[in-house]
Amino acid sequence: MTFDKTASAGYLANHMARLFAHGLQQRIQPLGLAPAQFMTLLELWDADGLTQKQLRDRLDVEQATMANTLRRMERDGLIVRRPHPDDGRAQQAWLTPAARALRAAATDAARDQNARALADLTEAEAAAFLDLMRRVIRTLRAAEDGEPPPDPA
Amino acid sequence: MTFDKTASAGYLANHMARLFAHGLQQRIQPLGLAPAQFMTLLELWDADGLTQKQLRDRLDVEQATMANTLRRMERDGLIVRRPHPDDGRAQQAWLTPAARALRAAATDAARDQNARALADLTEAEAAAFLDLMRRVIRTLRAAEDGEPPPDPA
DNA sequence: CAGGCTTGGATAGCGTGCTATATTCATGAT
DNA sequence: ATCATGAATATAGCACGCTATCCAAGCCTG
Repeated sequence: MTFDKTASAGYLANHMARLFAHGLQQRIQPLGLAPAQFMTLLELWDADGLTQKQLRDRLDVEQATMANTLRRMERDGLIVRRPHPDDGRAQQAWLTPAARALRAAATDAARDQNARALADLTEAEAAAFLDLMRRVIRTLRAAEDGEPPPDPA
Repeated sequence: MTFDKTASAGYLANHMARLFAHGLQQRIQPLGLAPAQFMTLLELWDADGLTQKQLRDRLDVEQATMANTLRRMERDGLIVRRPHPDDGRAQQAWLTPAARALRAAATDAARDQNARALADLTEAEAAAFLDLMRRVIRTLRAAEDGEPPPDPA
């Protein structure tokens, strides 16, 4: 019945992610960016003109979340959305020059944040850490589309 | 300038935490609990009658976040708040019988979620993973109260 | 004791995640 | 051609994190 939160992977993951997000937010706020906008820009910097569907597949967020993030990015002048030439339902998101100009500064900020977070780990530990996170993510994703959570009866 | 998100600790931490939270939410929703409420209950199950300040120190969230979570918990009949006997500014949060009754089912759900997430890791890997997360958290917390984020000039 | 600083808490406002629902367009079968 | 189904997006409503502000109570110092 006792439950030690410092031995709970989920608790630690939540706490760690909050600290990462806070650090990143502090660094990219001067650029006029928010964390989810940065995450989305990472995709668009590599492949401009993606649809909402393509973005949410790449970022693994729900459709409504992606729609809201894109709306804020359009509001903030980071993207424009134009109708998809071949599909009247879809839109493509195109970067504005302002958004393209932020790439170097924003990725530097993120790299810096990552470096600080892992500063106390050796190279081998950091590599192992990334690998463990990727494996846990894969496991959790598989559990989501596979088995629905078991009835706790 | 290129930035591989699958090699970014912050990106992976965010993704992993979302998957953990989603899994937990699915499991405790039938109990009428939300993740932050569960996290708060973990403290109160151990030490009933804590103040908002004590809770936020233990959980490392901002004061406003804790205030809102407690308001929802009171609304949902999980706690009652009564004035602190020695300090007219403070209140103590006391568990209702309903909240006490949820302890076993909720901690089982969380343990189950953790077990699934780590199912593909060996015992040694899981232990190392928890340890790495604790170390990264410690580093990030130190960076927060220590140096403000450097000017990206 | 008065005035000012500190501390506990509440509230407003926003970003980001979610679920659930509605809308619109595409497509395939009759 | 029509009609049903499915796919892409939008919207409402909520939880939970944050910052910034405000209020009230404690406390300390002159």
